[in-house]
Amino acid sequence: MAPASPQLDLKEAQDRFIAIWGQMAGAWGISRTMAEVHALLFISGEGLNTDEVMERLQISRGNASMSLRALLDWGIVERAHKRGDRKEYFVAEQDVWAMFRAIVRERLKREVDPLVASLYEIKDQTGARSNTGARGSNEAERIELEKLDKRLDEMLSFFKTVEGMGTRFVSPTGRGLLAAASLLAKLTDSGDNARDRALASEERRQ
Amino acid sequence: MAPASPQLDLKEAQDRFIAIWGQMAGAWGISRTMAEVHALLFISGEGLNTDEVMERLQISRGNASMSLRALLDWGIVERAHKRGDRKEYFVAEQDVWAMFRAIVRERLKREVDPLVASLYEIKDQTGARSNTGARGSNEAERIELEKLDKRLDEMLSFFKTVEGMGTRFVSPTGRGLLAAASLLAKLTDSGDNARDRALASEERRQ
DNA sequence: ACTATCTTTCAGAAACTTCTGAAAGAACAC
DNA sequence: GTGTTCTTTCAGAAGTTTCTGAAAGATAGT
Repeated sequence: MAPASPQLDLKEAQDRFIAIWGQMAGAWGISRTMAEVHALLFISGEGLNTDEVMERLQISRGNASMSLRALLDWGIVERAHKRGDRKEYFVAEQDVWAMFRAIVRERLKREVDPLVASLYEIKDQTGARSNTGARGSNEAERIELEKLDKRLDEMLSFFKTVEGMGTRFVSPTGRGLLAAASLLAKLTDSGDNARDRALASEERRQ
Repeated sequence: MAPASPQLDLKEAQDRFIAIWGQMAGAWGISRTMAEVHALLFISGEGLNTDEVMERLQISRGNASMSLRALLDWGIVERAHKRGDRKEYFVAEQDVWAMFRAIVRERLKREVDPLVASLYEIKDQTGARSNTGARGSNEAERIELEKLDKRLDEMLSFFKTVEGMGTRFVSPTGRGLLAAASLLAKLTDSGDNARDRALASEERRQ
């Protein structure tokens, strides 16, 4: 009578989810605990206060406080209040796509933007143009500098494309990403004129 | 006479690039040194051997060896040999888009695939169906289990879409990503019938 | 203004990751 | 088969990140 795959009760299932979400932390560029706190809020679907989070995940008050704050900064968790209760409650964004948009927005800001800025800076300070400046710029070095400049350009054009895509996906209207995803899926399917059909149906949805 | 933005010579410019690429390491889910080794190989554009890497980045032999191996595993660096030289040389993928495809491919495999598998597993073991099993499944718990099941479904559909997009981008033909990126840029531009023009020009390019 | 309740901060502790360098392991030449 | 050259491995050292818990800081009720 023992079932082939052991049945989990609610708490066990939630714990499993929290654990695997915690393992993904690295992928999102956040700490494990922060991901676990987010997972807990997401999967319970209701607002929890600091003590409930501490209790459920067995973490210290300081850790809970810092993790919750960081999640607020990322914009994927919001504060909430219950009347007649002075505690703060925290609620996770429930729409998975909205959550993903917030993450992309934040990572563009934190990672891609500074990178692009730095690449431009190097390009400026290298200047493959009429570079007959003070330093003994011999022929061999000039050629190498030009190659470097070319590589920087390729890199820049790549990241600017990424940033452009990202910004559109993340746009205030918010309809970009899901539509684009399914459109792309159809567009890149091989053969026939799937493209036309995909386009037409997308047009209609406007 | 001092220039407003100080000019960099080749080595200085490369070092700057290596440093900022190293800072991005976290974003790609690799260690700083590994990113620096990759940056060095990418920016010098030619094959370097272990000793050259050690010397240039001032790292130990063990570290160089391990980092190079990891880069090979990621598929963004290849082995090369020079005739009359027993040393191994390492060359970085020079096409930025190809490099990015390799990274996406690897991260899908390492992060998204296992996540999707785990989510399915939890769903299986929770089974919102005729769940009148051994455990005292009271009404309240059943309702909560159903909510959990719904959230898992949303998450799954999200990641399956991501994986679908990713797999297409990464496809053997390789033409997917750049085309899709520019197409999308046009498609999501506001107003008019940019969509038709984008589509037409993409069609032509086939 | 005092007290009770809740939140944030931060110095040091614990846990984890990355790096080193010496030793073992391959591959090749002779 | 021996010596030479290059590569990989791995135990412990160094460095980095994350966590704790107690103390300081807010906020609100009386």
